[in-house]
Amino acid sequence: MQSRSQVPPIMSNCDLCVIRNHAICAALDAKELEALNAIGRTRSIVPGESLIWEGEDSVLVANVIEGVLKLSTNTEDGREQIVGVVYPSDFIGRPFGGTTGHGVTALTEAKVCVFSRRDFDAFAREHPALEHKLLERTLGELDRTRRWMLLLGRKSASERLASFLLEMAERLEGQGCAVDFDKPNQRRLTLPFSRQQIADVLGLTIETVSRQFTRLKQDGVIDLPSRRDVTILDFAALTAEAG
Amino acid sequence: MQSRSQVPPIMSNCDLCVIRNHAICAALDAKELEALNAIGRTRSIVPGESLIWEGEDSVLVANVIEGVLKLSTNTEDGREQIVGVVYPSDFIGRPFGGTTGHGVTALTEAKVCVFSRRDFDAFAREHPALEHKLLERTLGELDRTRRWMLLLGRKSASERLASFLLEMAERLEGQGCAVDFDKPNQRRLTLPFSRQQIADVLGLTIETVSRQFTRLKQDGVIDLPSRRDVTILDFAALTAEAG
DNA sequence: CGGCAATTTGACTATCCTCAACAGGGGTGG
DNA sequence: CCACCCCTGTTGAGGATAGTCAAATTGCCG
Repeated sequence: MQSRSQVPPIMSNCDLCVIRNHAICAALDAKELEALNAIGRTRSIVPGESLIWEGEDSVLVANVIEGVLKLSTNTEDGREQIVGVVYPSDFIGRPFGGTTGHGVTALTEAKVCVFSRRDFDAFAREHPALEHKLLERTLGELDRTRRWMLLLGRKSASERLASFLLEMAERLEGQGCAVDFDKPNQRRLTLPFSRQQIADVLGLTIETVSRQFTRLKQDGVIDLPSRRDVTILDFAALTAEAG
Repeated sequence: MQSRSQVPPIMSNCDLCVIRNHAICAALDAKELEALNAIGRTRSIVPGESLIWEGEDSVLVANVIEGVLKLSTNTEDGREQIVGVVYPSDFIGRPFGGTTGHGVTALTEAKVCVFSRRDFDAFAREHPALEHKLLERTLGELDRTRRWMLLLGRKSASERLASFLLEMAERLEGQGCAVDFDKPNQRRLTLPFSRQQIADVLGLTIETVSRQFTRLKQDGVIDLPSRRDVTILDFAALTAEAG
């Protein structure tokens, strides 16, 4: 099912990097990129492994090369809320001081390009084009986050799950997402989330999420080939459900 | 020493601006500031008046000089969620393209320094120090927004109101907020929100907000001298309630 | 003093949560 | 290779929290 892309033996060269032209690095020319590369290193993460912990001083930042990671916060008594999800070419971490307000944990196998925050800060301040890219990315992330607040504050469980599936379909475009050419209006997604994690994204319980899944399936809006897979059968209906 | 005769008497001069050293303008020297001033103008807004509408192309950006404004989105069927609140020296609007995902509406009498987005974009790209300030501000806003997601996704009504009041106490520090020297552990706030607006911030209904207010009052945690005023009597209890 | 809008209060309901039992399926060891 | 087990997810019953609808009250402003 999965196409196994050939990974170069060592990823020290940004020219070979698949996100070279999509991440903030796109702001840099070859020479600058070399300098950035000198202060960074790639790192692999397994599902469930954390890169950054909530509340710690911001010590590192990173670019996502491969995989999906969650940003999450917890209340003192253990309730969790996922406050963001990052995909390849997204930026992770809190540059320019302060503490990280949320943990960063891999949902899938992931590969990231990490930098010491201090090094990155210094580099960024010398390269306005990089800071500009970072600003654009941050503004976009803020937009997305605010849209999510409407979901958390005002939408019902069914609207939340429908919205979630639509966003997944959009975000996974060209990745785990497959279009079946026989049925062009359908789309099959492999979710990088467990049911519990979906609940933590949507501000619901796992049981409520599960019930909404089965309801959507019974209504013929989606199909559930396996635990992690969803086939969207009726996009229009799903969009209507999203509120 | 210097002849002041050439300085225009009108308020076109940023030197007189109260937020001069707090807003992103702080990144600029006198000459740059003059250039920025040339493309901006101040504008007064009355409560309820909108500066930006949800979904429109981003045509203007602004700095808040005075007052409080809300950022809000609505579902198609009219439910509202306030996704942000801005105070003096905060930045408003969506630079660098795209559409505004949320409306911007004054909660109090307000004064803002507005710029055409195109002019501002061009100016910003020529002044990396300004973009850096804007980046820091945007990162901070993203942190704050994500913290709010935990509240919307995982907290109960009483926890939400308690968290809200604590954030208000912090944000209104030195403004409408007064410390009574007889009772140093108390603090009186004049909220810039109606009950409905508080409900729209917290993702609750006006009735639920009202009930939580009266409960906190009955428990002796707060007092409600008038509709818009809150006196926090027991900070520790309120913090405990905030979860 | 009256009118009006905002807020509070009350009664009832719905949605979602909690607790609990059950099912399924993927991996492991016999 | 198959049986078993454990983890994840599903289903069910009952309860609690917050929402809805309606009425009463407050306080602000002319």
